Amino acid sequence: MESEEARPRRRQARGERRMSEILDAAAAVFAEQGYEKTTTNAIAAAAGISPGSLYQFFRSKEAVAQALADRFTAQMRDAHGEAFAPADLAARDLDDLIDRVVDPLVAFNVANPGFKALFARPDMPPGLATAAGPIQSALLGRVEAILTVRAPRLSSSERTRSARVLVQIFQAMTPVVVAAAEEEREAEVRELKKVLRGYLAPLDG
Amino acid sequence: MESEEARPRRRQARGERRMSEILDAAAAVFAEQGYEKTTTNAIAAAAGISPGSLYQFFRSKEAVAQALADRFTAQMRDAHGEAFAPADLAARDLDDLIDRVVDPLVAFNVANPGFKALFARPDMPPGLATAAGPIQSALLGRVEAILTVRAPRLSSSERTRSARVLVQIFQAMTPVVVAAAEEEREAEVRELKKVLRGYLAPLDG
Amino acid sequence: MESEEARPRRRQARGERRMSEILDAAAAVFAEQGYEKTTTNAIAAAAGISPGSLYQFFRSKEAVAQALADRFTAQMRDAHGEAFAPADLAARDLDDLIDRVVDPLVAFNVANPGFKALFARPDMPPGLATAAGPIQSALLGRVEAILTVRAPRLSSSERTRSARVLVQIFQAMTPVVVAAAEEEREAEVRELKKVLRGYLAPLDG
Amino acid sequence: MESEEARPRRRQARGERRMSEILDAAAAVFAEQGYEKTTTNAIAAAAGISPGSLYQFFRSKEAVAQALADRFTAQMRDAHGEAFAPADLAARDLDDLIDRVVDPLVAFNVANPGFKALFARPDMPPGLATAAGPIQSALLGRVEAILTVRAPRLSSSERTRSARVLVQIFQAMTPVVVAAAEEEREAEVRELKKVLRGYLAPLDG
DNA sequence: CATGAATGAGGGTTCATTCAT
DNA sequence: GATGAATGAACCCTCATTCAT
Repeated sequence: MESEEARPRRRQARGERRMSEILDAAAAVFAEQGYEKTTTNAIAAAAGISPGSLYQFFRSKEAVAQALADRFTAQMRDAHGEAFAPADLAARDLDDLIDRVVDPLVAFNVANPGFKALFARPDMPPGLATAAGPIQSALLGRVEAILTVRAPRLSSSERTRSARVLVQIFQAMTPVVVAAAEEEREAEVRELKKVLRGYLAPLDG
Repeated sequence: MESEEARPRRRQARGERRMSEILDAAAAVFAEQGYEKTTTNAIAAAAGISPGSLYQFFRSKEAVAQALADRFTAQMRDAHGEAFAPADLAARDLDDLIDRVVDPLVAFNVANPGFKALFARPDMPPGLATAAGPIQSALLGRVEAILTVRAPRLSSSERTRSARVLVQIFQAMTPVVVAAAEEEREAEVRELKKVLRGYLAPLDG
Repeated sequence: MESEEARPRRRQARGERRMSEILDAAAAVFAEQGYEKTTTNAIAAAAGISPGSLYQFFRSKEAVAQALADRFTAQMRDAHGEAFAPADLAARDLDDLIDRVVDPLVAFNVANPGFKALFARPDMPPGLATAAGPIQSALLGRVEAILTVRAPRLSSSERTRSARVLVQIFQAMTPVVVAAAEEEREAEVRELKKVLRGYLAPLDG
Repeated sequence: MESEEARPRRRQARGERRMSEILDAAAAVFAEQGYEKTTTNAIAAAAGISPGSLYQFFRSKEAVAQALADRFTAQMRDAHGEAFAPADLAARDLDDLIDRVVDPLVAFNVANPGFKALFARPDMPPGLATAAGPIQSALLGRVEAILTVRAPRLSSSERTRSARVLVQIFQAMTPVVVAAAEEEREAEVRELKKVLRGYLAPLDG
């Protein structure tokens, strides 16, 4: 009786594990080669499966990238969903606030080097640029929320622009942080935070 | 009699013009499609020549990109070689200094949208990352020179790192400036300068 | 005790039912897609089984088509085996004779649209042309038998040829009859019979 | 001076010859293997060119078949465009009329065995069924024109149906004629004409 | 030198068939 | 027996590069 439920579930579980393995492989290959140069055969080989098997899980190369994007999005949301508790926003010291926002994001990017490697690339199919959208807009929204509290004098459009600038800085400097040797990383993060603080300080208060 | 000397010269001249035309076409196509998706046939077609002719001027697709990179480097040097006249460095007001460095660079990037479009792409063959090297290191060197005068307290390694951070900020924000609508561009440049000043001010003096 | 005999038999019976279901599904898919475009997965799906199970009953895709052909042959034999009772041949009016031959064949084809759909296709593997052979030669034999009685003046080779022509006409026009809307079908059958009569009449008697 | 015109023309000429060679090869391979089983590599090999070259002339496999269809259409039109001179229709003896219509069509089909082989196949992409359309409808139109004169008592819809039946008979029997050994062919054609006459005679007059 | 047809390796994808569960 | 994931050869097509004209 339980087997009737368990069997499909085990199958599904195995399938999901395989999908996850494929995405791991894809993340690595995409990160190393870029979207265009990555071949589906290379992904399959990296995942230890045959070319045909890849297509039992993903409709196309683009679908692999899409799924990878979705997984990154979900993982990132999980990683620091509560970091922006609104209560804290007003009271905290600026440096502390920056730490609270930046540190988990940096940690995520360090843990997932494929992330930037995939989305920083403008050679992606147009559909996938959109895939990165949710990630960005979530981040943008949070930064805007912070600015609303910390820099109330900004007009709405100034706030939007400033948020965009902050996110841009972060995204520009992240690859360097990720690529840095273990012992250099903290220093790089410090610089990133300096830049952010330098831009934020005049607006704060 | 003179023709024996003039002909080769004219040929060379015509050849150089052709090469330049090809690079113009290549810049446009690379900018629009990215390195990998750009086909040599597309470049040839955009240049109004046959695929075969392209290979009379360039050994390979990569060589076209390489030459384009070299031309950008040269153009950029020409564009603002004297901007950093060392005499000025100490005396000038920080904002003024930033203007003097940033404005020509922005102007160049706006005038050559293919530039960033080409080098911002991590899908380039490894050899070409190096191609962008000269440009970067020239810029880095100048920024370091500025820091040497304006932030004499920095250690050598701090100076190097700070210069890198400044260049990174600039490169990250340039695409947005270039892509911005005409009437938005100045506002974007202002933000860029704010970021640079925010990071530089604490070091200055 | 009886189970030791009954089980295998039930198994066999179930197996035959499964095979029949698979052939039903195959007939439908072949009819709709043609032999080449039909995938074994599609047949399996249409039969409500897994791809692997299909191969427990049939050695290959071609074997499925082969078995389908065999079943069609048998079904057709069953359908009108007695239609050509030799006693009738001489006495009957020509129109009546044609009705007796054509009507059951048309009925069979209407009831089994996959039949023509499968064998009318020259994209079948060469081995399968032979599969249709028994059907054809049975039909040919009967038509020849009719001609032997009704057109005794024909030489043996003329008789063979004429029989072939008649079968050919029938096979050419059947798809149209099958494809015709319900209310048009009778009119199409009338035309078919006109053609057959027009060819037969001069030979008759 | 003339070279400026001649060069492109010679190029075009060579290109057209190549296209024609490819279509010849395609006709042979399609005829032997059917549309689906025919590989573009096989066509290229049969034409003595590389796979890539095929695609310099045709966008896709389907485009090859399309072009082949178009060429057949044109050739057939050329082959017997004047056969139906309306003046003759009323006066001629029925056998003579049939000869005039059938003979050139048979000759064309014998000369182009790929023709039927390609269009008789229902495994063609839907778009190409249409490609055969012009051929069929031209033929249908002509037969209808004949019937209008020779069988004036038929209603419009009867005329259409009869024309269709006649064309169907012709198309069904042509493959046999084409496939027949040289010395058997005339006998096969005779049978074909007998069938047509047997159907037409009752309508005629 | 210019041309553009020719090349052919390789890419994404499909599908008949097999095999571990 | 049944399942469905796994396989891998083969397909259609692309494109950087070469070569005859």
